[in-house]
Amino acid sequence: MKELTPRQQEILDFLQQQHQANGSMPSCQEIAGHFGFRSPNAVTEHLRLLRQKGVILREPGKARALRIVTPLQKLRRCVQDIPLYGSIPAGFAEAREQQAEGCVSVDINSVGYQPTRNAFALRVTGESMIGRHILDGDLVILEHGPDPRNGEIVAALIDGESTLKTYVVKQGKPYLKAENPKFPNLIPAQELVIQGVFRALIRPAKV
Amino acid sequence: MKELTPRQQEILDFLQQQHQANGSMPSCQEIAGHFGFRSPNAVTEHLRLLRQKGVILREPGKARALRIVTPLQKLRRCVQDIPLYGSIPAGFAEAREQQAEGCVSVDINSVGYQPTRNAFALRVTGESMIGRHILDGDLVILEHGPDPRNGEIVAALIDGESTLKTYVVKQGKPYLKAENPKFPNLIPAQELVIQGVFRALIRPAKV
DNA sequence: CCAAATACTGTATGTAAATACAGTATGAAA
DNA sequence: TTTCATACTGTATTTACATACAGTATTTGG
Repeated sequence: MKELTPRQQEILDFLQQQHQANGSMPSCQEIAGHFGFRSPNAVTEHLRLLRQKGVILREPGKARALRIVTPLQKLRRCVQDIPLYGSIPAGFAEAREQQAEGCVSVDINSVGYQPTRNAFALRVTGESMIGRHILDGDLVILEHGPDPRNGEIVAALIDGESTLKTYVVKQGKPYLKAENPKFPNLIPAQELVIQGVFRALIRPAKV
Repeated sequence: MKELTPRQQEILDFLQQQHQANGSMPSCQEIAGHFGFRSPNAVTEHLRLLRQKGVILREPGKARALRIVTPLQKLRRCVQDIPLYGSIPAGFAEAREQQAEGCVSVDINSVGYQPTRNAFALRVTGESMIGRHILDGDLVILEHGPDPRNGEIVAALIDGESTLKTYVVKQGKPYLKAENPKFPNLIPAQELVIQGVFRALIRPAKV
């Protein structure tokens, strides 16, 4: 790939910024308007050169049909948005999307699996799962729905709060186990609502 | 927000999938083509209803100028692409973007800080940092450039491989310490290249 | 049972947008 | 000095696209 001229870099930056802001690419006329060109041809020429240098893709004849190709975006997979809850008090279905506190956006490649529509994220408070290397402040991504297997980490509703525990089956009976000697152990899982099964974790930077 | 009909959900899903795949929204005709409509009017009608229900935004008259409005996307911040390397043998600047093995895409909200252009990701192999709760298979996000502070986790080039260690200063001298009793401890940091300072972590799902 | 909303067909139209053709000015390379 | 690529102006043309109008089944709610 050859180097871009300063002007070409300006055009490319504008394309990228507009796509971020509006979700779609600007038309040739809009680009011309932004840079004060009186002729749409100036844009056509620039886009031709950008295409020639391999930094954008075009579908000829189509409106707003250009894509920026960066080395990273070639590798980039689909980015999924997962709702982040503070806690999930009661039913799961109702809570979905309404009262999400935030949003965790990760590509399925990094996170190692394809989140379903039942995926959600929780922020961990406390050190109760330190034995499984989950720390205070971590974001955990969970799947709502599937039955947990022995030894998997689950989020359960305990005293109105979503709490992470290990799901263990002992003599045929399911229990929830905290992975920290300071915490109470082995709560019978029958009367508890399992909200989700642990899938992945994000540990944000310390501030 | 009112409920969407099944057909409307299909249309919305198609819009979302196409935008993910192509970076731009399909035109009315393309939507009609996909669903086998013989009239572009069917699409116009659907888009009108989707707009009315508040799930998409439109700019009238403009080609492909529709945006999906989900509660999650309102919360979503900027998604950043961070190059993923297997290891970084020598110079950092040269390696950038060329030989990236993959790409980690996270929003800066989830990851807790704003990655710079010098951010990169490594996949952890081995259990040498288990004392700091970093496991085999984890993705770590690092910043290249800043001087590490005492106790911070760094990636250093040891025997041609990037290895995670804790950076400790003992009696004015910097050392690198493995957080696992099985591993050799306290390597003098002078002759080693510090490639990056730990910022965040992603633990993918086990397969 | 009727009214209203959904889910379309079919044709037509205005315009937004890409493109084509003909030029001009400027700086770098040869 | 010529040549070539960049960086544009100006006008014209074609087509991709959104939209408007007229009409028909099917479903849903009161």
